[in-house]
Amino acid sequence: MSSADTSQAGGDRRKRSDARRNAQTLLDAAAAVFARAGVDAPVRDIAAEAGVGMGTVYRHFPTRPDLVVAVFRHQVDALAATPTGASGEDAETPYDVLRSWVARFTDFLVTKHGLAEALHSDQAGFESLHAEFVDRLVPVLGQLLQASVDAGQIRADVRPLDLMIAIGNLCIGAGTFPGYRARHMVDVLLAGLAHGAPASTDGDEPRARTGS
Amino acid sequence: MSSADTSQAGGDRRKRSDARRNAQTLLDAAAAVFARAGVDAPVRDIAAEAGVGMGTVYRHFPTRPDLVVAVFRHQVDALAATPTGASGEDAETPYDVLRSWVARFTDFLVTKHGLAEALHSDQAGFESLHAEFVDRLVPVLGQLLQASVDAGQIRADVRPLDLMIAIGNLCIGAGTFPGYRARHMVDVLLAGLAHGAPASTDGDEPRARTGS
Amino acid sequence: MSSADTSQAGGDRRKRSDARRNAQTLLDAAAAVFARAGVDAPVRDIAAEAGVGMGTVYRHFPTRPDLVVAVFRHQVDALAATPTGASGEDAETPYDVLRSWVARFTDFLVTKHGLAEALHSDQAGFESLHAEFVDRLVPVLGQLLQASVDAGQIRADVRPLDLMIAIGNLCIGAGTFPGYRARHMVDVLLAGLAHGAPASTDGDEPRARTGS
Amino acid sequence: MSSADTSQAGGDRRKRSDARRNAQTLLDAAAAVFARAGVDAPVRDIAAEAGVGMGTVYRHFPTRPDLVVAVFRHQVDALAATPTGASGEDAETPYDVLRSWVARFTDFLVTKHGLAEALHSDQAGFESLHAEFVDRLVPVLGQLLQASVDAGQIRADVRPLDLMIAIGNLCIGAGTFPGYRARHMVDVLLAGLAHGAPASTDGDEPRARTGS
DNA sequence: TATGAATGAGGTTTCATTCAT
DNA sequence: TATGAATGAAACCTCATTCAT
Repeated sequence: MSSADTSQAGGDRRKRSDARRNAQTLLDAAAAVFARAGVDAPVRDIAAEAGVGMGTVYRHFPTRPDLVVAVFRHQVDALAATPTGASGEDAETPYDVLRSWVARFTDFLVTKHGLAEALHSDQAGFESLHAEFVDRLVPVLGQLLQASVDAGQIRADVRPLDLMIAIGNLCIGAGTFPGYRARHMVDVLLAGLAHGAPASTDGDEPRARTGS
Repeated sequence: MSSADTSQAGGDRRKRSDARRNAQTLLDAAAAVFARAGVDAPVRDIAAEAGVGMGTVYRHFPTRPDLVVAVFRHQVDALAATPTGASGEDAETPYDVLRSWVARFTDFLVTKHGLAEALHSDQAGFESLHAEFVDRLVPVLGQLLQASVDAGQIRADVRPLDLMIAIGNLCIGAGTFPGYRARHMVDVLLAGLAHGAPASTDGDEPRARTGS
Repeated sequence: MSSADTSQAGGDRRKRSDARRNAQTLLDAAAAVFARAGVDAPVRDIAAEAGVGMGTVYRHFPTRPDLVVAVFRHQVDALAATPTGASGEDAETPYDVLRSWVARFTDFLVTKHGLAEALHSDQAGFESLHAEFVDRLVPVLGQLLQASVDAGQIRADVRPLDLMIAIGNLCIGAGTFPGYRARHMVDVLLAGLAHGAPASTDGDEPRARTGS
Repeated sequence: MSSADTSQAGGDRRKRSDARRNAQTLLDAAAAVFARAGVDAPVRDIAAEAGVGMGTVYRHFPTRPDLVVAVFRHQVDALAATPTGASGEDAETPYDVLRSWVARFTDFLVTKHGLAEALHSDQAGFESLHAEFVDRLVPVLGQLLQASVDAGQIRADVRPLDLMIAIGNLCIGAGTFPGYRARHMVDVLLAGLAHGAPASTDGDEPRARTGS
């Protein structure tokens, strides 16, 4: 059947969409397996999860880093795509927006078990994964931070990269350690950000401060 | 027969010191290699680092978990040994003591690259490593936290285990990511702890407030 | 989707014959190596003998016992498949049939050097090899023995298991010890069986001849 | 103490006796371990069994074959030392003497589990063990056989080497296979020997033949 | 001389990756 | 194009053997 398709001009296009669907299937499968067994999981497992042969994995992602980066780029895209002040609610303070974005970032990391851990793999090719995160998300986070700083709602001595890594780190083990409450600790961290905010002169509620 | 006796008992005593030195060399080497290449580093590398044969590693630490646990127990011992309020300086508030202990914990983790990461290995046998940390350090941290809570210096909704894991996590990548300032983020986290202390109504210095 | 279906099912069928041939090659190679170097021969040697990589051995036979059992099961099948009184010559006495089967069993063991030895390996997994022989061949031998006993041609105090092991044992070293004539000794053993046959009075006393 | 001894002439002799006792201890230990775990048993186990260091094993038996041969030579000595017609009871026929010697041989092999198996090891150095058995025992067995043949009590077509190996083989697994009765099968083999004795002219009871 | 710690070769097994089908 | 069998490098671990004490 495949050969018949190939003989036609249109077959090519039909194949393409098939292949694309297949790539997506692979990304999902890889994400699932990475979450379950870490980024070093046997390729065979990923192929099995996707219900394809190992050769297919290699066809779509020639090297393992290619696959890994693809898996996470896919997910980073979703986060970076988010317009900074997305919701557009003007009642929100910059700090609120920051908190909201961080919450979504945290949810993301906590949900995709293994993702946070993966960011620290020193396997070959993971620099690119890293670059991905840094290049895409740090700017977003940078804007959010700056806005809050400008509003006098948070301290100014925390750099976007620091915060991004810190949040990522706090999410490690969220699904592994029974008692560990990653989200709660991220909250505490954000509270620490707010605390010591230059302008919290007259009151201590660091996260409130509506009037800029 | 007398000669036999001598050799049996004497041999025991004669060799011990050498063997012990060797075990220590191995622990150091393993710590270094774990830091450099993670806890899954080839045993061969550890042996090479220590300048001994692989067999020697196995003689001293029959299974890999044995070695790993030994490496970290050694280091945990040092931390747990610290008397809670050790320094005895009565000018310090509970929060000061907490900060000081956390700083030392942080220094420790940051210094021993790889240690923090190791705490998250899901390799067989690492449960014991975990238990080690939890069993030994969580109680210490628990006391420090409670004292600060009792002094009204920090919020009461953070559990010792949460904090320990969070600190450990924040230290991950300290030596790997060029720009990441782990110690700084731990500071922020502690600030977040202090912030929201029940009733720091009239001033923001979180560590003062004696009266509740 | 249709293409996916095809690849899934069709791939299965296309490769089978190759894989099967390979498995057979492995069995032969393993038999040869076991014969030459015993059942503990390095897997590497077996792979080399078969002209395949080591991984291939493990693909087909995940554990060593799997391979060993397969090698010998293959051979046992041939023996057990033999209909007891197969040849169907009705001129044969039960003892003749017994002798004939034993001769074939002996030939088999003697030919496949190392097989007899293998039956005594105490390596893990060889219980199954054992069971294989016992379960498959002892019943056959039991029938042959009983028939001869019933015909009064052999003594009744030898159990099938005894005989099977004894024959197997006598074949050990057949290919190793220059001067040892295993077949001859099996003959002597069978003569011993016949000897002392109660009272094959009227006929074909194989070699008993009670009344001189 | 040892150095003091060495300085004297007599010390040498005292040492010698110690060493000899030690060697004997080693032989016993090795025999026990070989029986328990086969001739490939770890040297360490033998040293442990003997209660000495591994170095001591190597001092007395520089190579493994040296030890193995020594262990069994020791035991072969006992068998070969037996005067052929030892007991000198004149009521016994040559066949009786043969049977009696074989029984002792069998007992020996059956008792020392692993010995029979060891004779078939193809490990380096075991040729010597073999030579040992062949050189020492085959002549003895040859005499016994010849006497029985001369007396017309057994067939003449079984060579001493054949018989020795056959008996040895029949003893394999005596301690391993639950149901296997090695002694019984040796009996059957001997019966086979007697049966068909060419010269059993006037009586067929092969073991009777009183008048030599 | 006896000890047992150290060595390191060698066997086992697992996967990443290639490639015939 | 997809498959999964085959490959072989690399890690593990176990002793036989050496040698400092």
